[in-house]
Amino acid sequence: MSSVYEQVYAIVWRIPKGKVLTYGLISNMLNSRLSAQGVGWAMQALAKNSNKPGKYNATNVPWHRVINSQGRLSTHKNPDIAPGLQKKLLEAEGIKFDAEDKMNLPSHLWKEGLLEL
DNA sequence: ATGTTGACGCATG
DNA sequence: CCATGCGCCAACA
Repeated sequence: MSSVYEQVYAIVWRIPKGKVLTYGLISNMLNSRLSAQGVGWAMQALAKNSNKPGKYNATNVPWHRVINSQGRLSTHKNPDIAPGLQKKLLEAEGIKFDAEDKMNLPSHLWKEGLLEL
């Protein structure tokens, strides 16, 4: 574990099923070594690595459990990810969305993880 | 090296 | 609710 990206993946890796974290929170957990936007970039890089061999890729890291601070999804800007995929994956874990693709953040936030780190 | 862009966040209007 | 502006930092041309 050397690069900040790997630290991001290591955190995302630990998010339990049905729980989520936000970009800004992860950024804070890294002690400002990477901005919230940087976390977003790490996720984007993850999607690209899904084909390449490597320790972390879209297959073994639950990237869909990372959302923005408003409880909304933001993957629609990334062409590498099918529209609605993230929402679908999260709903499969029991997370509900309203008509605006928004979820109740506090009730699904991975608080235990925040305490540990 | 430099300017632009963006899976972001927060404050303001 | 939407639009800007500023801070942030990695990727890209």
